[in-house]
Amino acid sequence: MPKRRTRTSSVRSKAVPGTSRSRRNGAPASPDLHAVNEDIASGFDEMADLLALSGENPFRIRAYRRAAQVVRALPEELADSIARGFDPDSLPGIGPDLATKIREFAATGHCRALDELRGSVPASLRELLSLPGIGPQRARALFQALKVHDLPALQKAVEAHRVRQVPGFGARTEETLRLHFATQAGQEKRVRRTAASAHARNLQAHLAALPGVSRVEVAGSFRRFRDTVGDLDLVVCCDARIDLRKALLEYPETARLLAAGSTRLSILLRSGLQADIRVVPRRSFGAALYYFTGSKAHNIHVRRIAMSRGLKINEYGVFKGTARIAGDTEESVFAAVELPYIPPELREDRGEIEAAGAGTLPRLVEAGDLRGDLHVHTVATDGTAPLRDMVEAARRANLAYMAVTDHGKHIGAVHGLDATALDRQIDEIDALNAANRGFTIFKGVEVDVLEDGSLALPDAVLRRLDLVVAAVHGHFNLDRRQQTDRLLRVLDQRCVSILAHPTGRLLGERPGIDCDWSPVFRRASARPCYLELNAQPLRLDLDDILVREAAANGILISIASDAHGINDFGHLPLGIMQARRGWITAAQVLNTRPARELQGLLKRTFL
DNA sequence: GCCGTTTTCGGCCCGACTGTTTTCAGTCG
Repeated sequence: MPKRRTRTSSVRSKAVPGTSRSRRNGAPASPDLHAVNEDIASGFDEMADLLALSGENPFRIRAYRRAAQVVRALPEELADSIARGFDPDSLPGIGPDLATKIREFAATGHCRALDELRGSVPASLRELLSLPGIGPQRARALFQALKVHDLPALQKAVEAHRVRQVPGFGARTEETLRLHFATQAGQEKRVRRTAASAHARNLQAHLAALPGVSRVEVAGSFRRFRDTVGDLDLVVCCDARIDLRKALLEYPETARLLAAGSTRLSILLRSGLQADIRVVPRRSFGAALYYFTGSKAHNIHVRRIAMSRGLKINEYGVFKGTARIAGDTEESVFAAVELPYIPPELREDRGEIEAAGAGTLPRLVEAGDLRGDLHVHTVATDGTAPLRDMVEAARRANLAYMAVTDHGKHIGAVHGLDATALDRQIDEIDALNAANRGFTIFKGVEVDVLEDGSLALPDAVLRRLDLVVAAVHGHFNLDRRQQTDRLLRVLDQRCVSILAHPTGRLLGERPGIDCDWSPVFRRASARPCYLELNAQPLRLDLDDILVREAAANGILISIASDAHGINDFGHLPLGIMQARRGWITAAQVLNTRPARELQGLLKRTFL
């Protein structure tokens, strides 16, 4: 990453952060390993919190938060790139001081400044920042007045009605905290986007049906198609006379009204999700939709660009002095700051603003680009429909081919196909292919990766197939080095076409394996072996950041439904959106190829 | 703590809502 100080436009032009990988399962670093990016980012986040709790300069705190974000979004481990001579000072928002701290983190896994901060502020005080209405100032006030320094101590103070005695606090605040401890404490904050989807659409429909409401859109991370969402943001355009507060209280899914102003309302849904509703006039709808789609980092970056051009962006429009020059549509907001339209799913401040400014935004893959699906199960193993029905379902989903990849037999696995059963399936596929013109069924298998990285079926069996999809289904807890070696050994096998759901994560249930992906991606690219973006709502694996890094290594991505039933081809659009979040173009996707071209690409994976 | 085509010092995104106070700080998104 070259250091570029010269400016060609007011778009920031320091080295552009790309994608990142991080310690996926939250395990502490092994003693022999230096800090990975996630450790450095977490360190900076903690420093920001502790500085805030110390009452430090807010802009200094922001610098640490920004540094955490930048480090988290890097395509490569900083420790590695620093070893090769990379200067962290060239990163946006990283100056001499933070660069020194990054070097210290990378080399030793520690940072003296952080250790000192921990000595001056109780680190557990950070827990209080997770509470509603408690920020650094009030957490500090609670600590100074009541010597409360963690959640259990505060809960006791709430129950003893001691909080209301602290200056700046009152009975209402104490009651809010009591309610939180009684109902919310320990609950998982983020939920899968797919789980939030029905709640979002129902609320949207409820609001849209109100007389006087002309438009309702769901914004926020939901609109950006993040795999999980923390809350729902809705932008509403309506008649000034309508009583939204009443309408929300009457909504059957409302558990509690959290806030209700004239333009901003918040409710807690019975599902536990919070929904924030913003009301704007019609002419501001585009500006508001843009503003509340975010992300925060993206918004701040674009507002800074606006500022450098003498403009101001808020949820009501783009302003030059007091004159409103844009805001009825999102496109007009972008145009006002001389940027092309950036799709919501890219708005994370991961280089999209620089790319838009330079005219180099990629043309992202679209649902219509997919021609086939390379990971499909049938009733022969754990699917719910016979092969013939799955083929019909794939055709209805406008696909021209699919690969049957039932599970191969493996010690302990139930209903896996052995060599004989696989033979029978191959015959069935040949017959169907002969009868089905215009649709191709590829013969495949999903074979287990064993603990040592070898495959659960012999080459002699695998060679009879068109493709072999290898997948990790166990031994998720090996350490980073073992897991990395394991995947590298998979790529040494003679017959491996696609590595399926590579991290093995299950959203909200199981973290992905801890693996150093850079060498894995390099070897997959050289071999070649393709990587899957599994579109199952529970998996969405690879994630947006890793898929971007994989594609940047020249690896073709298979966007696959992992269908187990006739309706599961409906998962593919989720995979498409995740791929778009990873900046993936149609050319970077394996299954946008016509069947014949694909055949050639699959042949190359058998060594 | 970072940054600069208005700046190497003096700025740093912006507005709404709540609760506690009595005119606004703190929090939130």
